[in-house]
Amino acid sequence: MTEPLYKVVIGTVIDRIVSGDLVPGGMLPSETDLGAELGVSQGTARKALEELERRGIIKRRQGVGSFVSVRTPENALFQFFRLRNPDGTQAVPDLAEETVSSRLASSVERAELTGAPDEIYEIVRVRTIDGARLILERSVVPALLFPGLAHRVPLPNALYVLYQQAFRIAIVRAEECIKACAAGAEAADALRVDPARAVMQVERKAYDIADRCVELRSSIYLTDHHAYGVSLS
Amino acid sequence: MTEPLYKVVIGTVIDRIVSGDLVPGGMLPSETDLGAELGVSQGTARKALEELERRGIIKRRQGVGSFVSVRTPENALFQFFRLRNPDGTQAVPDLAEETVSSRLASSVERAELTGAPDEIYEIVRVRTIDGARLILERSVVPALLFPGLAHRVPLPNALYVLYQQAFRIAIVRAEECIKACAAGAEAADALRVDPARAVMQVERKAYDIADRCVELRSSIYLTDHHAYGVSLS
DNA sequence: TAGCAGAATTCTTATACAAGACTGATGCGC
DNA sequence: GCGCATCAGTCTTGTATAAGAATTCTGCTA
Repeated sequence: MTEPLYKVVIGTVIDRIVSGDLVPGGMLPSETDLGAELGVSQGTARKALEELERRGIIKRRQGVGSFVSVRTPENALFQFFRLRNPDGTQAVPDLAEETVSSRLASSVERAELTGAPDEIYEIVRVRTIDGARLILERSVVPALLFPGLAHRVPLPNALYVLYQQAFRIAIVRAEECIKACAAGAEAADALRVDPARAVMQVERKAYDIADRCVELRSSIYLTDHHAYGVSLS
Repeated sequence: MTEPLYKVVIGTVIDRIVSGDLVPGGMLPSETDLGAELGVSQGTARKALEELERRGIIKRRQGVGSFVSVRTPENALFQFFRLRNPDGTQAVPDLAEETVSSRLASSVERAELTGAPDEIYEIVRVRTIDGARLILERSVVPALLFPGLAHRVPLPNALYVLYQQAFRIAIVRAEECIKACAAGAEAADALRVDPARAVMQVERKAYDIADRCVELRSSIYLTDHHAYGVSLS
């Protein structure tokens, strides 16, 4: 009935990361030290660290140590940005336009976001790939969790780096729902295409290390020369 | 430099599954027996079995045993079929039309499929969801690996069950590339929609337990009332 | 500057015990 | 005798621990 020790260790490490005790990029105690500290064996501490690495929360290197995963501008874009060039390589998006505003949350947004926030920030951006306007992206986050976000414009290319560094919120997983539809007036205007053009619409819910849904993102992609890549298993 | 023992065990178990020595649904030797058989400890056999379970190749149940994963009509559809209903539940497709033919492989097909096959089977199917024609699906497999496939029409709803049971080929993972585009003449005709209608195009490469690319599949989805679901981490 | 010894880390392997699940015998009531 | 519940036994995987090997980096030394 009692929770296994290694799961307790996992929870402890996560708590330390959430509290800021362990910072992204920082080194964790060694297996031996962590075990001694929490009163478990090295093997048990090891099992917890392995699980944390599988979840992408930490990164381990033999002979070196274990480190809290850090969202760099590079991996932040590439971990959750799945657009591929025709040759299969990662597409690299740039930022063309950006507007940040605050408003009251819609009922859907209140229901989806953890904490049922009243006020939210809305970030609308147009992204380019090789100079072409291909992506319209609207992100919604609770104002309470991201105080003063609007004063930080222009925001960096990779939002999740900002979330982690400025607001201590580490995005570790996301769920996406993809549809194909006509661009519509707004996207057509932003991306300079015909409103009837077929585009890909991606609705994302992003979850932080404590498994709270902290961002909703709705994106429109032009996929004439790019494709969204998925691995199934 | 030498390969770790537990990886040797993993390879041995995979070989036994590929060779048919271990059949889907069949029980593996216990950790103790497997270890004794291969001259390693129970803990090492255990580590191998844990990794195999993470890959989805086997399924373990405490107090019962370890079993080779079996592709049932249910899980075969649901593991690789990602279309969701508006409420987030799994969409359930049915089969409306089917044609199976054999022909020479195109240069692209030769290049992508393992073994560079000359002759291939092409399976074209129209699927329905709740009676509506929503999916056009074209699968291509090497004729050598699937002898006599054309004589088995009508094929079952879940092709991967047939692959495993009739041809001993277990699909364990797949890569998909998704685009949005206009339906075009062929899909428009098959799905009874306007050729200019926005549809989702999914190109899949399916790999078997030995990591051979054994199927190419190109699907067209109508996503007015359904969405393709993805988990990112 | 190249090379080597050493220390720190994770990785591999091994062992012991706990917990869950099925089987079959046993015993009781009818 | 028959049916059913119970319980012990045994097989399985799950958890916890420990010792030694492999890897990586550092700093000293020639």
